[in-house]
Amino acid sequence: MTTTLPKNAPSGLRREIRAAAFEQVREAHQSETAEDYVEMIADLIAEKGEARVVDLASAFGITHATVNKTVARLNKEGFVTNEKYRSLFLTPKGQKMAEACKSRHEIVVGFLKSIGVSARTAELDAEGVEHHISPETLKAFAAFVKKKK
Amino acid sequence: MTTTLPKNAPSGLRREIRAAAFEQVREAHQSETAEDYVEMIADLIAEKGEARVVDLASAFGITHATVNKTVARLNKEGFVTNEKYRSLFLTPKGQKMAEACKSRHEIVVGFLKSIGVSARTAELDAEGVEHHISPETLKAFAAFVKKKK
DNA sequence: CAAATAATTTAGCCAAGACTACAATTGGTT
DNA sequence: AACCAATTGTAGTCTTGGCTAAATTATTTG
Repeated sequence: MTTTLPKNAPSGLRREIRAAAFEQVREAHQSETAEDYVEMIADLIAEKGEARVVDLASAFGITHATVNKTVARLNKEGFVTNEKYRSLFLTPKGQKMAEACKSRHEIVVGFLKSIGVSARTAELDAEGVEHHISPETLKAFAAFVKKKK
Repeated sequence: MTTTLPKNAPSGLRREIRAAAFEQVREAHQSETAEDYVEMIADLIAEKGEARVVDLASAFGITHATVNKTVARLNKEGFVTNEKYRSLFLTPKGQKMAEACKSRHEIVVGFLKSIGVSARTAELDAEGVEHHISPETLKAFAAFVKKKK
């Protein structure tokens, strides 16, 4: 009974596209943590002069143990350098990623505000949304904001 | 050196908002799987008359073993009913969730298309984005599309 | 109807990301 | 210099969501 009832082809096609979509979502989830960390580390360095484990933990609302584990992974992946008991730094690779994330984040926030979303909600939603936006959509966001002003 | 250099207050505030944002993202991730599954099950039932483990696996692009494990959890959480070796059904609770997801999904896709994103990319991105959109932003999306036509 | 094929279930593995509890180090104060 | 508080690190646990491999059940077909 698996191959019967082909009925409406368009829906079948839509489901094919979706299979790709779910893969895209899983990929995004993998880079998400790295992106959030490097962006936050860059922010902290810019604002307070250094990024410490404790600051990251409080910024993300998680424990320092979790931060520590994740930082170890990011170090292994070449985004972050860390000496024991010292504050954290980004590698050039990490810095580049942080800049791209920051710019994307700002575009998303600006776009949401431009369609009437409150500043606070724009910030809240952008944090989740930004990781799932393709270059094409990002371009459309930027173009919309630009055209509007 | 943690409490020195308060320099720019706005950024500090922005970071406070973000702590809430990350919590929101983590919450969204928890419901994400359930939402994807009930929506897909509803779709399959609507289109093919039944939803089988194999269909879900191929639709999501994962193995049937993973589907099975997840379905067991969704059953425990009251979204799905499943008898051994038989196809899957949604509980009323699951159906309600599926409808809400479907409607939200359509709003997001429609919105993306309305700002010039291609149909395919709109579908691809919506799958990731839809789980991270607050009611306020969803409302803004819907209002925008409505106003435009 | 018996055998082959397909679908489902189960078991066991892994990594990520959360936690608690405890150990070690640093840095500032007395 | 020594102590104490804060910070950082480590160990071990849990859940989720992937996987492979093997066992079981259903279905189709010769």
